[in-house]
Amino acid sequence: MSMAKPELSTTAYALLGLLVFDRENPEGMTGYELKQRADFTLRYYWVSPAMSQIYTELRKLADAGLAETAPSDGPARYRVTGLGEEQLQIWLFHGEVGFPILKHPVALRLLMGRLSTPERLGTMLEAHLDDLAARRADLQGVRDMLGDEHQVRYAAMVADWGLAYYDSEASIVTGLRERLDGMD
Amino acid sequence: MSMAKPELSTTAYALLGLLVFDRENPEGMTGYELKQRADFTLRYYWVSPAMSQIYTELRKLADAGLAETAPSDGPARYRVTGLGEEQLQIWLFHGEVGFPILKHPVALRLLMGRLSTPERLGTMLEAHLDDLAARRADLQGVRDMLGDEHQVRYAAMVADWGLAYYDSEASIVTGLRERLDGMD
DNA sequence: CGAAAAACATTCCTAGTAGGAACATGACTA
DNA sequence: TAGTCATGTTCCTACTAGGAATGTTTTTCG
Repeated sequence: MSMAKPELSTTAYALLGLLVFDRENPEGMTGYELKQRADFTLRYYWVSPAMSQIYTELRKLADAGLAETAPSDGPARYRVTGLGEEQLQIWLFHGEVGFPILKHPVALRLLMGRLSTPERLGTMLEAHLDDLAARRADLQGVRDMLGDEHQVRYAAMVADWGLAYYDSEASIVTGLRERLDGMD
Repeated sequence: MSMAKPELSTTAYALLGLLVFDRENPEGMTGYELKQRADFTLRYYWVSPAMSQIYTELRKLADAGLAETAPSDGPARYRVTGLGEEQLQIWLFHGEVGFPILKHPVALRLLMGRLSTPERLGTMLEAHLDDLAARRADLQGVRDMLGDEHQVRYAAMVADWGLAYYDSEASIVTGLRERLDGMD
């Protein structure tokens, strides 16, 4: 019962949240399974932690009594504890929220290309169009799996936002957007 | 002239882009100044690198011949070279683009709160409303400084997106959104 | 069936990043 | 004229990204 207040990271709470999603399952989840879940959900709102990090965060959660590993001879399966559910709620409502971070390679290029001519910007978007389409397909897979609405919103945002920025250059962008839409 | 192809990072190119923005100024920029620029622009599309990183990236850019430091007795002032401008263009059009990353603390909480009742979600948004408003004010400063349209789009997106997700819970969210809009 | 491949599970490693403290130096200001 | 504030650069530490390495178990399929 050493309450040293180990200052859990946002990633730790995010993983705790994934355990809560799964709390109906008495078996609990292995780090490996958590990684897969994270790749499909957490990734779009926060990050999908490295495998190594998942295991260290799980150990921290267990040390803090927020998760426990069902005693078994096989792989370690973690599940959330009652304390863990409580603490997650406290964190949701009272934990500190930082500034949102967007790292958007295409948007960055749009910014950096500001001094170029509109034509060149159009060319750049062309060059990355396949990437944008690939991302969209990727997210479509998520949509199919989760059947949820928020992923779709995010997909649309990520894929369209860069283009929307150059709406004013309508003649260039409209064609690109049509091509992108045609890929749905 | 050792063309060892040092594989510059995205952050390096982003800084190079900032130097290009400033290329009218024959003085060049110090690392310190770049940090300030980054805080006001790069931050919203990529990251604002740590001061230490800025200086190391500048050294790498100089080593690669993409930037140079005007010989002077005072602080080191970097400016982009002709090669640097070329390379930036090449990177813009042909460099690899990664997956966009969004780390959104409020959105994460919305995701994690999915199992809660709508009322509790409303309470959570309430709790973070001041944060959202503060972010907005922050971005307003950017808008004033750059006089540009894209920052506004981003501000709106970041501030509203989490709320939009719960549009279906209209009775709860509408009030919050009005409060947020009232802060403009 | 038996070998090869794939999935599962965990640990380990390395370069890079965040985030700022520490340390200088001037410069303005009460 | 000491004190704080802006400039400019380096240093340090913990954490993170990203995946390689290493086993084990389960599927696949010739």
